[in-house]
Amino acid sequence: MTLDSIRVRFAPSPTGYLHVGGARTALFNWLFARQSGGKFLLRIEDTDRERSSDEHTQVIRDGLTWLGLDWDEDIVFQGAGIERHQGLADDLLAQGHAYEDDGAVRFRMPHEEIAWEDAVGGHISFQGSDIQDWIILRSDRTPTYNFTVVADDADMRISHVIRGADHISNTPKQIAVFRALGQEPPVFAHVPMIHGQDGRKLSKRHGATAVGDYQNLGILPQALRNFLALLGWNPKDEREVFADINELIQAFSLADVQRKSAIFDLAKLEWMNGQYLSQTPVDQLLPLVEPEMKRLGLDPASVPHDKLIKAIDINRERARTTMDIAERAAVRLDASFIKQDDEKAKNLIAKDPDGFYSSLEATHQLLSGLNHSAWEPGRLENELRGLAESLGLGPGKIFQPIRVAITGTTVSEGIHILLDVVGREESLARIKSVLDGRT
RNA sequence: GCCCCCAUCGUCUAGCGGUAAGGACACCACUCUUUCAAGGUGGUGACAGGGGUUCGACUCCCCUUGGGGGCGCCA
Repeated sequence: MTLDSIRVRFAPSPTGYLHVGGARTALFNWLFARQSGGKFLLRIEDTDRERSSDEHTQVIRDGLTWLGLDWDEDIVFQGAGIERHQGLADDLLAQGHAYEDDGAVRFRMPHEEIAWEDAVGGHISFQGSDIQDWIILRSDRTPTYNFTVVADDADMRISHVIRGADHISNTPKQIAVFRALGQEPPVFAHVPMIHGQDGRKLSKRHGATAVGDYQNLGILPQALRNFLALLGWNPKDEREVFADINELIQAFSLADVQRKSAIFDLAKLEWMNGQYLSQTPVDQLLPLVEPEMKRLGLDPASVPHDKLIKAIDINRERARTTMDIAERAAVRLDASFIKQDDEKAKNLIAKDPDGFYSSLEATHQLLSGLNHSAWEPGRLENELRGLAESLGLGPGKIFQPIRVAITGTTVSEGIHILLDVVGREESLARIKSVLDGRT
């Protein structure tokens, strides 16, 4: 087979969302095609009219596009081939490969061994006699899935069928049809399934299972793509983060795809997303964070642009999702986004209320004495250090109350940076408000 | 019930007859620091069980157990 005759396809049914398992299957197909210089085709399995719709198809296209998986040639809609499918079924009927049964057309399974060399799973073998004759044309003349798949894969000259392992037991049926049709079956590659934390097939009850869910969570497409590639495949060296997609394309190999199903680990995805986040410059992050801020209820256009940029940049390295960044930025830009229920913050106060408030009081006095020109990170740091020293306190005793007063949490960037980002008036107002609110 | 696939740390994995069983996430400790996070360093942690084959098995074979998938006029 010449390289340019390599043709693979991703064939989802348009059920309303793009499952991450499907997305990974698409990714493996795409990587294989791009690496070999072959074609990656998209076919929509829309034969089940009641469950299909144009919007559902659009969701799949959007998901693939978001992930950067571009397809070649026109999208094939399976439903469009119904007459050809019927004709093929009639041929099989005429040749004795199928027979009529209650008005439907049933395929006659040959009673012989049906085996293939799976590009992932190795040698796999079934006995045809273990598989019942099955319907290829319903009594209303509509073709069934396992039959249309073969007809379309043959028609599209698919060379490699890369799909989920849940199709393994369909494969002997499909091989038998290829043979009855006088066609050479393609190479099959069955990639393992993705499971949820409970070890079961990843489904809606596991929470986020659609590509769009992760998009909403604030995951970057490059990160999801990288994570998915590593679920069931590895490059045989210690590489984990592939900053350049071409590196991934070159490294990919079907032979190195795992045969064991994998459990989807959200923590690792978030870690990987954090890796990408800290590598992404602010100007590229801005268009992703802005919509998240709007969803939180803060209009990014209502705050000074340089302040917005600073608030995002400061939190880029610490955050794991763009949602994280949006939340942290919002807190720095608008006091109404400060959360009042942070356990660690409440504990800090409760542990030593007098120390907390007196330190904050001293801080307020000091800071309100600084004018605008003095309000810059270096100066702030010096002043606050000096204060701690003169009070005979560890610096943490001074800084942590400020952090809590300004962000509502015990976690943030360096305190002088934080004060600078939030600004003089706002910082003082937040500290004052905490002092006034003492109960 | 029948058929098929699978089995290394909690999770993702490397290993392809002789290794102190390696890496990553998570976790813990230490460090850095101004707190937290991030970063850095280190640590806890695995070959499901039983038979073979072999001088020698995580690696090969068989059985058991466990897990998954499939057995529709669904896709």
